[in-house]
Parts: sequence; structure tokens; C-alpha cells
Amino acid sequence: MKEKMTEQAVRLFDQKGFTVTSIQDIVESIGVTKGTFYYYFSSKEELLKEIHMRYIDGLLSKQERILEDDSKSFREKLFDIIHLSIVDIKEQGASAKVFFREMRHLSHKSLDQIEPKRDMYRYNIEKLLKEGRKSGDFRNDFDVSVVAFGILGMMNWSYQWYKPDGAKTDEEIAGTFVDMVLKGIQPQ
Amino acid sequence: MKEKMTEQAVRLFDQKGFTVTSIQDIVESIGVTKGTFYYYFSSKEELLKEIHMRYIDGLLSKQERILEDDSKSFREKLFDIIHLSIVDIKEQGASAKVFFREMRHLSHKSLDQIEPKRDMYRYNIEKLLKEGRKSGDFRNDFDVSVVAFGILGMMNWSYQWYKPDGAKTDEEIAGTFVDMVLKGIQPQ
Amino acid sequence: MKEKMTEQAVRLFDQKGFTVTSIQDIVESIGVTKGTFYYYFSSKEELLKEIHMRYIDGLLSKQERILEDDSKSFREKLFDIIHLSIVDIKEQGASAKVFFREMRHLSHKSLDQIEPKRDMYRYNIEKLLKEGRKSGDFRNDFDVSVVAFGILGMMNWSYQWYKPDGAKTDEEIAGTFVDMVLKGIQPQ
Amino acid sequence: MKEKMTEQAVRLFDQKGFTVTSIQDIVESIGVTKGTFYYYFSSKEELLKEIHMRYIDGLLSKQERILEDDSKSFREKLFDIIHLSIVDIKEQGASAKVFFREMRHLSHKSLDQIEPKRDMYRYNIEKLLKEGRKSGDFRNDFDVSVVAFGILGMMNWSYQWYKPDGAKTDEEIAGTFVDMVLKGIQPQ
DNA sequence: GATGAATGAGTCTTCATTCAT
DNA sequence: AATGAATGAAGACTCATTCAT
Repeated sequence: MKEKMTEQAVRLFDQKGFTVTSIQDIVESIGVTKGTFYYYFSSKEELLKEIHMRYIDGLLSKQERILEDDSKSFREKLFDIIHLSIVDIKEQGASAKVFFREMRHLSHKSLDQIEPKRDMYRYNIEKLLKEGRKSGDFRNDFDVSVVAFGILGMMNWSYQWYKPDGAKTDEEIAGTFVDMVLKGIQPQ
Repeated sequence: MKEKMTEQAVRLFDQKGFTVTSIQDIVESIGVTKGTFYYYFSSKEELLKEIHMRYIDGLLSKQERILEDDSKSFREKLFDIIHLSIVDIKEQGASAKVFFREMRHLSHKSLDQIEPKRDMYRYNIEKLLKEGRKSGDFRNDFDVSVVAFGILGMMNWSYQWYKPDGAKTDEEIAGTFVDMVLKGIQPQ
Repeated sequence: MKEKMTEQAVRLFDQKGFTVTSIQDIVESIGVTKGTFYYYFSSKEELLKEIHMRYIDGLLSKQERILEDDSKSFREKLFDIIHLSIVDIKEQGASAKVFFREMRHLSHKSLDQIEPKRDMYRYNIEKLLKEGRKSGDFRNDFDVSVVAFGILGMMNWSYQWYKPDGAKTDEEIAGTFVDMVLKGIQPQ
Repeated sequence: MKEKMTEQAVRLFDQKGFTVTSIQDIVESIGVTKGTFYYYFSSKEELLKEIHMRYIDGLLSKQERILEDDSKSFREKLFDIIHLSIVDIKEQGASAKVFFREMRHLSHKSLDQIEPKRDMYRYNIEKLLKEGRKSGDFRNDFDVSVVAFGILGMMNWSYQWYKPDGAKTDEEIAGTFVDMVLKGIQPQ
């Protein structure tokens, strides 16, 4: 039940936004009453927090599995991480959008638990870039932090336009992105 | 007065979000009464639309001024556009965030006026890439549309993290972004 | 201008009702601004009172012209009065509907001026019936007051259903009503 | 509770009119809060519709009970129907006034449900007149539709002036009305 | 586990009215 | 004679939340 509610909530928050979606909307969509909601959640905000937690924890653990795989080069890891972010849209797109869009509606208390994880995700990319430098995979003359933000921007913005059933496969998009990041777009 | 209201609204919508900001909040912040708001705007949504219009029209015209300047190469134009998006955060950051975040609260009628302009902005970037190919500024082997989305992602995401009074200047950030896009991050 | 405003107001009050029609609606329909309204009327209620006055005064004077005509029998006068009420709908229908429907929105002060006139209209009919009795035009065995209310009901209700451009002429309807009142509907 | 609310609403709508009566007025008069109102009704208009339905359904079923009684002549049925309309004022007067006065505030959707019933009521009277002709109870030389409107006018107008605790009994009034309708007011 | 009834604070919006110009 | 800006009170409606059952 709690599971079902959370899933419906993600769907509705994605479609209509957190503030605009009422508890009534959520419970109606699964055929129970408002009382039931408050049996499982202490507040609307708690539900939102749960959604955030579930998303960022999942994402982080997938990212860490990639980073820990020592059989791969840093370039390959970078590809995997970018690829993951595209692939993930298929099943986590709604959650992702809710995550980035509705974070502001979390309480400070909740934010304190979630922001460090979100930052960790970015920090891991910075770390990957730094380690790739030492190994010679990446150049030495760029600002790691800005480039990390750039990569993140490319990845996160894809939630806004990427349609999983569109013309391009996730492989193609991730490939283009990685190419762009590694080799640039000008002739060499 | 209308001007003043719009500006305050942008500030508040940026800080607290469109739905959470009440008309009361807006009028209180400039010391008038609710009636006054409805003297100038027919609805909260109209105000939001006005904000969107003002932002996208301004952005488009700045972009077009860059694109029309024939004394510059395509690479330089790309730099200027990316640079613009960072510089713009200083004065238009709040509007930009409202633009991307609250578009969903526009009516269909308003969206029909705004979406084409937003798409035009992206389309202009695609065009720049295509023309740069012909001139030899850019390589021929990438997907223009995906790369355009990638560049847009980098630029638009910067609204989320860039602090105009931070350690890096806008020149530096734009420089890093353009370097990254042109030459990539791997050794050549 | 005042004239024009009153006429538009009648039209709108008839169509949408007094409460639902705003001053804004009225002034917009003739292309002036709200200030202008308050130049001519001290309040919305005063306008309503003016409409009531104009209507009941006109009706009363027409009724009195009929009653004073000594060349006609009482039966003929009854016909004329009923006929008048139907004919009047063509040009005064809107005013009449406003009169009966919106009287409740008058202040006590206004009501004190209007109710006596409205009662006078009914009282004149009672007087006609009483005089017709003495002359032998009407029977002696009915309750004058109730019959007067009955006749008034027939007449006033016609505002609700009579369409001036319908199949029956006002002559026909008045004729049927008078026949019904004089001879009844059962075989004699 | 819903019952109680509806009854209070009828009382208030009768006294002050639909538009002027606020939800606040209604809930205050029974000591609950506004939220409670919206727990039972989806809108003010729905409440009005419910009042209309309840009234016209009740009236129609009483009328039909009279019409179906084959032990009575058509003249007796006519008396019963007119009598009913007067008697009814005692308990349904407020509802009746609200019905006729506030119908305009119903939505088109509601009107579509109610107008046919209101028309049915009138149609039943026309039918009674037509059948009474065949049986010889009524004359053949009058316009059935206009006479029906005339009778309806007499009956419905009585809501405006009849005071149940006045000097005349409902029997007397109905008697006068039926006499007037059947035999007319002129000597035979 | 779940419901149904109720709350009360808050939201957007409307509108008659005022008044300086 | 008319306008435009502003007010402020009130209105319908929404919604997260509570709680007895």
C-alpha cells in the first residue's frame, strides 16, 4: 500500500507538480481515502522526502557500482555514468524530475539528509576526473569543478527533452555526449 | 507600478516558487493591496506569462544580436552565446529560474505563445552548429541535435549552481565550457 | 449618458441579474469608465431604484389613462389593462422582469417609495372589479381581493413565458385571458 | 447534516436571495465550518441544484398522484391541483420561491435536468384541460396552452402574496380560483 | 488498517466605492 | 464631465491535517 501510494505520488508529482497535487488526488488514484494516507505517512512532506531518498540512494548505489569496477578505464567509467543517466530515464525519469524540481519543498531537516547525497554524486564525478588525470586519460588544463558541472548539466537536462521511445537510442545519445566531452566538436 | 510588481514577483517566484507565493505576498512586499494587483493583471497566471514573455524575448533578442554579427567566426559566436548565458545570470538569473521551473503553470494558451520562442532559441544553436560545419569550424561526425541539447544542458544547468559573486568569473566559466565543447577533455 | 446607462443596466440586470451584473459590466457595455458611473449615480442601488421608479410610474400612468376613459365599460377596461400588460412586454419586458425580480435588493428607504405604487396598481384593479359589480358587469359572489391577485398572477407570469415574436399575437393572448376571466372555461 | 444544511440554505436563499447568501451564512446558521459544507457539496451551485430537484420532484409526484386518481372528474382534479399549490406554500413556500427566483443561477447542465421536469408540470395541466374537453367538462373554444399559462400564473404568483396564517384559508383561495377559472366573473 | 466527518487557515478573485486630477 | 489608480472587504473554494470509530 505504502509502495503503491509512493509510486502514484511520483507519477502525479511529475505530471502536475508537488504543490498542485493534493493528497486527495493521490488517494483517489488508488481508491482509498485520505485517512489511509495519514496512516502511512505523517505528512505530505514526508512522502516527498521518501521519494527523494529512494531516488538518490538508488542513483548513488548504481554510480558507485560503476566506479568500483576496477576492470574499466576512467574513460569507460565516464561513459557508463553518462549512459546510466540516460538509461535511467526510462524507469526513473519521473522520480528524477520530481527530485530536481521539487527539492525546494522539503523541510530543512529533510534537505540536510538529502543534499549531502546529491553533492556526493557530483563529487564522485569530480573524483573520477581527477583520477583520470593522473592516469593520463584526461587533460590537465581544465577546471575540474566547472567541467563536472557541465557534464552534470548535460545529463540532468536530458530529463527535460529525452523521450525513451524517440528516434535515438540511449546508447547513441550517451555516445554523442561522451564523444563531445572527450574529443570536442572541432576538427583535430 | 506594474513594473514594480513584476519585478517583485520574479524575486518571490524564484525564492519560494510560483504556487507557494501568494498574491498577498507580492502586494505586501511593495506595500499595496490585493485590489491593486488585479487592477494591473487579470490573474496570477497572466503575471507569470508576462514574466515568461519578458525573459524569453530578451534572451532571444540578445542571442540574435550575437548571431547576426558577421564579423565573428562560428566558434566566436558559440563562445558569445555560452558566455551570454552565464553573464545573464547576474541580472536575469531569477527570471531564468522562474522560466524553466514554472513553465508548467502556464495555461495552454500562454504556452502556445512561449514554447515556439523557447524552441527557436535551441533551433538557433542547431543552425549555428550546422553553419559552422560548412565553414570547417566544427566536425562533421556528430549529431547536431544531441550536441545542441548537451550545450543547452550545460548552460541552463548553470542557473542551478552558478553564484555571480563566487570565486570564478563568468569569463572563466564560459571559457571552460567552450574549451570543453570545442576540444574535449582528453589529450590530443 | 445617464439615460444610456440606465437602459444598458436594465438589459444586463434582466439577462444576468442585479447582483451578478457589476458596475464594470455596465460601463464597459457603453465604453466609459467606472468613475463616470459614480458621476451620475451615487450607488448601484440608486440605479436600481431609478429603474424601478421609471417602470412603475410608466405602468401606473398607462393604467390610469385606461381607467379614466369613461367611454368604456368595465369589461372593456379590464380587457385594456390585461392587454396592456402583454403589449408592454415588447418594450418594457426587461424592466418588468427586473422590477419583480430584483425588488429585494432595494434599500428600505427606496422600497418605501416603490411599494405603495406597486400596491396602487393592484388596488386600482380591485377598484375596477368593485365598480364593475355595481354596474352589473361582474358577479357579486367572489372575493375581490383574491380574484385581483389571480388576474395579476396571470398577467405578471406572462413575463416569464411570453415571447413577443412567438406564434400568438398579444391580442390573442389578452383575448384568451379576458375570456377566461369573464366566462370561465366550463360550458355554460 | 447534509439535510440540515439544505434546509437552512432554502430558508436563507428565500430570505436573502441566492447570490447574497454566502456559504459562511449557511454554515454559521448551523454551527459548523466552511470546510464541512464542501465535504457535502462540491459547490454552491450543486446545493442550489439539489434544492431545485427536491422541490420539483416532490411537486411532480404530488401532481401525478392527483392526476392518476380515476375516481375524480377533471374539474375535481383541477381543483385539487390548484388547491395543492396553495396548501403547499405552507411547507414548501420557501422552496417554491427559491425555485422560481433562482433558477437562473443554475448551470446549463443542471438546467437541462430541471427544465424538462418543470415543463412536464405544465404539460400535465395542458393534458388535463384537453382530456376535460373530450369528457365535456371544459369548453372547446379556448387556447389550451394560454389558459394553462394563465392558471399557472395564478398559482405561482400566489407564492408572492399568500400568507398561510392570513385571514383566508387555503380552501377559500383555491375555491375562488377554481370558480374563477371554471365559471368566470361575469353574470351568466 | 482504514474510514468518514470535520476543521480552519489560506488561496485566488471580484467588486462597489473613493478620490485626486 | 470623465478618468485611472487604488482600496478593502467579502466570496467561493481548496487542502493538509486530525481524530473518533
